[in-house]
Amino acid sequence: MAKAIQKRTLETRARLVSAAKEIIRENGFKAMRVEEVVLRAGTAKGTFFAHFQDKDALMDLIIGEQINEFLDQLHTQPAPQTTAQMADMLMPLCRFMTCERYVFDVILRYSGAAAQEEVGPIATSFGRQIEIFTEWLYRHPFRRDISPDLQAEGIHSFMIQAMALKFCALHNATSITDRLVPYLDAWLCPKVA
Amino acid sequence: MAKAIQKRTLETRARLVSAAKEIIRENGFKAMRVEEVVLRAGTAKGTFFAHFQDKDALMDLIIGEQINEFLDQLHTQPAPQTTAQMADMLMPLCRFMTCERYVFDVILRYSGAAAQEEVGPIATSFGRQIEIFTEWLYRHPFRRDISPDLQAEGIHSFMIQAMALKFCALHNATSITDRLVPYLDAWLCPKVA
Amino acid sequence: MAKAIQKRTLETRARLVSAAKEIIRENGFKAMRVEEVVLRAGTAKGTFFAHFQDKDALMDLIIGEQINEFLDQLHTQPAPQTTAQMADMLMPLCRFMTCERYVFDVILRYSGAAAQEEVGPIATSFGRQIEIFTEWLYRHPFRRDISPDLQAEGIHSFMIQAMALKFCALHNATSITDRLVPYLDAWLCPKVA
Amino acid sequence: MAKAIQKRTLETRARLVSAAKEIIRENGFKAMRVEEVVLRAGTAKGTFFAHFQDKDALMDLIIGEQINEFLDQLHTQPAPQTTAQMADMLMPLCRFMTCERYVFDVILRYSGAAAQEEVGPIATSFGRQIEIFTEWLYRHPFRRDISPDLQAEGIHSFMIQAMALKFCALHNATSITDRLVPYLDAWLCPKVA
DNA sequence: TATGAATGAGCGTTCATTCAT
DNA sequence: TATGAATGAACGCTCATTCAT
Repeated sequence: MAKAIQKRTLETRARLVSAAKEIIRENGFKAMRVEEVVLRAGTAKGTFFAHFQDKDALMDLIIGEQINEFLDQLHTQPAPQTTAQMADMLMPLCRFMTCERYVFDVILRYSGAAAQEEVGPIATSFGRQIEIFTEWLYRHPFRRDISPDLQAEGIHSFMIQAMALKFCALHNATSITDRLVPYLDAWLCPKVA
Repeated sequence: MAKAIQKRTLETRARLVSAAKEIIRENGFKAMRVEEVVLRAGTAKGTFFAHFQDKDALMDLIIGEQINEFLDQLHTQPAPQTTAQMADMLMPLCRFMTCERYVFDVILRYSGAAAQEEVGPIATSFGRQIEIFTEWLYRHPFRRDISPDLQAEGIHSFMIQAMALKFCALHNATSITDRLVPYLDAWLCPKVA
Repeated sequence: MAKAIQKRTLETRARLVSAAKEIIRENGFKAMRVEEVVLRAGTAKGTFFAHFQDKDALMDLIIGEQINEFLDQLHTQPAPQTTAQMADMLMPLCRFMTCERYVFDVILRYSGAAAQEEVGPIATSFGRQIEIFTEWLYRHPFRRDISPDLQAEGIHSFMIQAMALKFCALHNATSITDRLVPYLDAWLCPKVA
Repeated sequence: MAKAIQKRTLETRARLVSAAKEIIRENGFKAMRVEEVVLRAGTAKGTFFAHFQDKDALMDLIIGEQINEFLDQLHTQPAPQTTAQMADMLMPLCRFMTCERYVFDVILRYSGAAAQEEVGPIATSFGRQIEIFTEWLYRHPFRRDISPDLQAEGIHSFMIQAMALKFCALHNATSITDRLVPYLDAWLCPKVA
C-alpha cells in the first residue's frame, strides 16, 4: 500500500520534471513557469509545491543534472596537459552555462553565492567540478607552489570570469576560450624569473 | 534658453536621485520603490520614467556612484606592497558590495555580466576598478611574466569569488579578507621552483 | 468538493461585482476604478484579473445586466400598437443607455460594433433586444412586406440614431422620443400610394 | 510682416498635417500619436497644441477630408436608380469608414454622437452626406410619403448599422453591401398592400 | 497528497495635455 | 509662436507562493 502511494508520488514528480524539461527544450529555461509546468503535467499548482520547495528547486535540479552530464564526460577523459587543452575540454560546459543569461544567473546564485541552507544540485555539481579539476591537477600538476585544491578554485574563478564577459557589452566579441586561455596560462603556468 | 530648461531638468533629476538615496539610507537598497521615490521627490511617476529607463537604471546609477567613491579613496592611496595590504585596502569596497544580497546581485548583473547595450555606471566603475589595479601594478609589479592588465583582471575575479562566498551557506564563516589573501598570494606571488 | 470551491469562487466574484455596483450607484459608471473595486471587495488586484479579462469586461457585464432588466420589463408588457406607444416603452432603456456619455460609448463599442471574439453581455442583450422587438412585430405586425426580423433591426438602428443625437451639439434640444417617433413612423408605417 | 509670420504659421501647420498623414499612410490611423507627429514635423509638442485644439481635432480634420473626397466622387455621379446601385456607390465610403475599428469609433463619436460645441469636419461631412442623399432623392424619389430629408437620414442610419455589424463577431461574415441592400430596400421601397 | 482560487506588492506603461520660459 | 519637461491617473501585468478544503 505504502509502496503504491509512493509509486504514484514518484510518477507525479516525474511528470512534473519531464513537463519542465519539455518546456525548456521548446522555449528555453526562462520560459519555464510553474503555471505551464503543472498544465502540461496535468496536476494542480499546489501539487508542484508539494514536490518542490519552490520553483528554483526544480530549476536547480534540472540545471544541476545537466551540468553533471558534462562532468561525466570530463571525468572519462584524461587530464589535460596544456591550458589550451583544458580550455577546450571546458568549453561544452561553459557553453551550456551561458546558453541563456537566466541560466548563468541561476548558476551564480546557487554556486558561489548560494544562499540556501542545504546544498543543492548545482552547488554539489560545483563541488564535483572542483574535485575533477583537483584530480586533473594531481595527475598533471601545473603548479607545485600551491595546492591542487587552490589551483582548482582558481580555474573555477576564471571560468566564471570568462563566462561573465560573454554577457558584457564591452567584451562579448572575444570567445570564451580566447578569454579563458590567458587566464589559465597566467594562473597555472606562471613564469617567474 | 536651452540651458534654463536643462537646469530644471537637472534639478528634477537631482530631486529624484536624492529621494532615492534618502530611502536607501533609511531602509536599505531593497526598500527603494519607485512609488516612494516619486512621492518624496514630489514628482509624477511619469517623470521618473522620463528620466530613467527603469528602476534598475537608477539603482545602477546610485550603486555605481557609491563604488566610484570607494575608488576615489583607493586612487589617493599609495599602491599596496603586499597582498595583505591590498586585501585590506579592498575591504571597504567589498563590504559595500556585499552589504545586501540584493546589492551584490545588481552588481553582478550590471558589471561583468552586463547584457545591456549601453554600458552603465556600475560597468563603467568596474572598468575603472581594473584601471586602478593596473596602475597599482605598474607602480608595484608583483609579477613580471604577465601584464599588469591581466594581473588586475585576476584580482577582480578573485574579489568577486571571495565576495560570492560570503553569501554561500558553506563558506560564510570565513571573512572576505581571509578568503581573498590566499587567492591573491597564489595569483600575484607564484613561487615556482 | 468541486462545488465547494466553485462556491467560494462565485462568492468572490459576487463581492467584486457588488463592490463595482456600489461605486457606480454612488459616483457613476465612469468612476468605477479597479483599485477601488478590489479595495471595497476586500480582494487582491490579481483576483480581479483572475475573474475578469480587464476592467471593460466587468463594465460590459454590469451594463449588460442592467439592459437585461429593462428588457425583462419590456418582455412582460403587451406589444405596442402604435409607434408612439413603442417609443414610450423604449424610453426607460434609452434613458439608461444615455445616462452617461461613457456608458453610451461602452455600449456602442460592445454591441453592434463588438470587436471581441466572444460575444459579451451587452452584445447578447442586443440580440435579445432584437428578439423582443421581433416578437412584438409578430404579435402586432406593422409591415407585412418585410420580415419582423428586419423591422426589428430597423427599430434598433433608429434607436441608436436617436440616442446618438442626444450627445450631438446640434440636436440635443429635441428629446429622444421626439426624434424617434418620426423614424419609427416612416419605418413601420410607410404610406405608399 | 504679419503675412510673413502667418506664412510660417501655415507652413508649420502644414508640416504637422503631412507628418500625421505620413504616419497614417505607413501605420494606420491608430498609430498617429502626437509624439510621433511632432517628431516627424520637427516641432515641439507644445507647437502641436498651438495649432490644434487637441489630437482629435487633427484626427477629425484628416478623416473629414478623406470622407469629403469620397463625397466629391459621389457628387459627380448620377443619382442611383436602384437600392443595389446606391449600395454600390456607397461602398468606397463605407470601406474607408470601416478601414480601422479606431476610425469607425472616431466617426461615430464625431458624427451623430458629436459632443463638441463647434461642428467639426466629420460632422460637416455628414451634413454634406445627407445633402447628397437628399439631392439624389429629389432627382430619383424612392418614397413620396416622407420627405427626402428623412429618407436620407434613414439611409445614413442603415449605413451605420451595416458598418457596425462589420466589427461584430456574430455578423462579420456578411459583406457590408449584402447587409445594406435589404435595409435600403425596406426603407426606400416599402411594398405595402 | 492533491487541489486551484486567492494573494501581493510593486513595476512599467500610456500619451494627451499643460505651463512656465 | 515655439518650446519640451513635467504631469496624471489609472491600468494591466507578473507569477511564485500560500492555504483552506
